[in-house]
Amino acid sequence: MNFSKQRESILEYLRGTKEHPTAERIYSDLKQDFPKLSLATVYRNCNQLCEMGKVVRLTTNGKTDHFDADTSDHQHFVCTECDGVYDLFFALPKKILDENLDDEFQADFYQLYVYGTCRACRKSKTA
Amino acid sequence: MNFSKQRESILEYLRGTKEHPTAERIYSDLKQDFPKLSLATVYRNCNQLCEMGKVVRLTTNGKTDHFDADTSDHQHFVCTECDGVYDLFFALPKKILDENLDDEFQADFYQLYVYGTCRACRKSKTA
DNA sequence: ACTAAAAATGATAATCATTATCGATTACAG
DNA sequence: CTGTAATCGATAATGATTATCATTTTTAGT
Repeated sequence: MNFSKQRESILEYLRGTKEHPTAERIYSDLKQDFPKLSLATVYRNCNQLCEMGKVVRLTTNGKTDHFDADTSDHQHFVCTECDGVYDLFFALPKKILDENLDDEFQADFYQLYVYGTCRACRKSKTA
Repeated sequence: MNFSKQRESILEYLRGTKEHPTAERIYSDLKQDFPKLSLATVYRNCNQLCEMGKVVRLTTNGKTDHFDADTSDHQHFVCTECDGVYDLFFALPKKILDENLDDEFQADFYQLYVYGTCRACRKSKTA
C-alpha cells in the first residue's frame, strides 16, 4: 500500500515523533534500522509523502526544511535561538481568510509561523 | 545615515516596488544603475537591512527568499503556479495569538502565508 | 580638507541543502 | 517464474547563499 520499506519507515518515524525533523535528522535516526539507507532516499520519500498529502513540509526561516506527519490544521512556533519547531494546535477562523482574500486569490492552504524564543532558550540566555 | 550607496539603492528599490523581489531580481534590476554591482553585495545588504528591521525576509516554499520593505504587520499570498508573492493587508487579532501561546513560548513576530492560485494562473490553466 | 581606522565593495571560491543521474535491487502483475 | 515498473544507494550536479580577501569607500577626528 505504501510501497517500499524505506518509505513506510519514514512515514512511521514521522508519525511517531512530536518533533519536526529535518531530512538529515530522519536519515541519521533511521540509519540505525537501515544501515544502507541513503539521504537521497529520505529526500525522495519525503517529497512523495508530501505530494500524497501524508506529510507536510515546514519551510521555516532556517536553512533546512522540516517535516510533519500531522496534517491537521495547526500552526508552528519557531524558536529563533535553537531553531526548534513546536506545534501550536489551533486553526485560524475561516472568516479571517474569507474576509481578506478577494477573488483574485484562491486559497488552498495556509501556514502560520510564530517566531520567538522558547522557555529553555530564554533561561540559558539570562544565565 | 544608511551607509553605502548600494545599500541605500537597495532599500530605495525595495520601497519603490509592490513586488517582493528575490536577491537575484534586485541584483539584475540595480545592475543598470550600478554596472559593477555584485550579487554578494545584494545578499549582504538585504541581510543587514533585515537585521536593522527595515526589510523583511519572506521564506515561502519556493527555493528563493523574497524581500519586502513594508514592515507593517501584513501577510502574503503565494501562488503555487507562478511563485508570485502578493500582499494581504491584514493582521491577526492579538487575541488569537495570546490565547494559543502559553508562557512556554514568547512570540516576537509571526508570518502567515496563504498558498493557492492567482487569477491569472487559474485562467491560463483552463485555457 | 587630511588621514587613519572601520566598514563595505566586487569578484569569486566555498558551503550547504536539495535534486538528478544511473546502474543495481526490489516489488508486483500476469 | 518472469518481465516491467518502481525504488534504491551512491554520488555527482545544481542552485541559493555565504565566506574570503584584496581593494575601495565611508566615517570621525584632527
